[in-house]
Amino acid sequence: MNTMTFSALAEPNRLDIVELLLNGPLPVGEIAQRLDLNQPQTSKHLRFLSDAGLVEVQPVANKRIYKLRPEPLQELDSWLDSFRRIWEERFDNLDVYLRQLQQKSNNDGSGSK
Amino acid sequence: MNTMTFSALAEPNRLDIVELLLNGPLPVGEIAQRLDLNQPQTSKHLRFLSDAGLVEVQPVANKRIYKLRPEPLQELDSWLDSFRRIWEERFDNLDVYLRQLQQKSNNDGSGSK
DNA sequence: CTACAATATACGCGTTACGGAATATAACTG
DNA sequence: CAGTTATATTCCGTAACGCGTATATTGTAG
Repeated sequence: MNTMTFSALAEPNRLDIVELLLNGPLPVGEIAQRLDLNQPQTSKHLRFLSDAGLVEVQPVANKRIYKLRPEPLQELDSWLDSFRRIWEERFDNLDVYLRQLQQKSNNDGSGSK
Repeated sequence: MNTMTFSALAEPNRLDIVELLLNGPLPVGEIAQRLDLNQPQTSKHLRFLSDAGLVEVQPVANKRIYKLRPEPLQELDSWLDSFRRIWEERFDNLDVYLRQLQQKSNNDGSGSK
C-alpha cells in the first residue's frame, strides 16, 4: 500500500478537495471558491494530489480542470480486504497469544535460542 | 471521515505496525524486533496509533500487548462507498462539464449574479 | 503585440513530525 | 529491598508541511 495516498488524504483541505471532485471535474478557481481557499494553496494541494495520483488535470482553454483518478482509492479498497477478512473471523486472538506465552514460559528453563 | 486515520497510516513504520498486527496482538518488544525499530520509536508510533484509535493496549504482567481496533478501518471502508458508487457509473463527466461551460458562455453577455 | 484571466511557482515563516539518545516509570524476580 | 526487564516519556536537531504574499507562466482577446 502506497503511503502517499494516506499522506494526501491526511490533510483536511485535500480531503475536502477529493470529496468535492466526487461530484465531477472542476477547474482550480471553482475548487478554491467552493472550499474557501486562496488560489495558491489550492494549486499546491492539487499538485500534491496529482503527485499522489489521486487527481489528473486536463487543460481546457485558459483553465485546468482536475478530476479524480480512481486507481489509488481502488488500491486502498483492496488493501482493506485483508482487514475485512479478519473482522469476520475471531479478530481478538488475545487469549490465543496468552496461551502461547504461558506455554513458552513453561518449557523455557533453558534459554534455547 | 477522520483525517487522524489517514495521518496514522501515512507513516510507513506505522503502516507496517498495523499490517503486522493483522496476524494478532503483540507486545511492544516483538513489534520493535520484527520491524527492526528501536524501542522508543515503536512506543511513540504505538502512542500515535492509539490516539488515532487504530490500536488498543492491554497490560499483561510486565508487557503491554497491542491489538488492532477495527472501527477506524471500518469507517474508512464505508467512506470508500461513495467512490465505489461512482466508479461503476460514468466517472469521467468531463464532457458534461464542458457542455455546461459552453452553454454558459453563450448566454453570458450580462454578468447576472 | 498589449492587456488580462487563470494557474503555478518561489520565498519566508511558524509549526509540526520523525529519529536518536538519555532518562523515567512500572512490574517482575529473588 | 536491589536488580532487571519492558515500556513510556523527554529533549534535541533536522526536515517537511501549510500558509500568505509576491511573482512567474500560460492562454485568450483585442
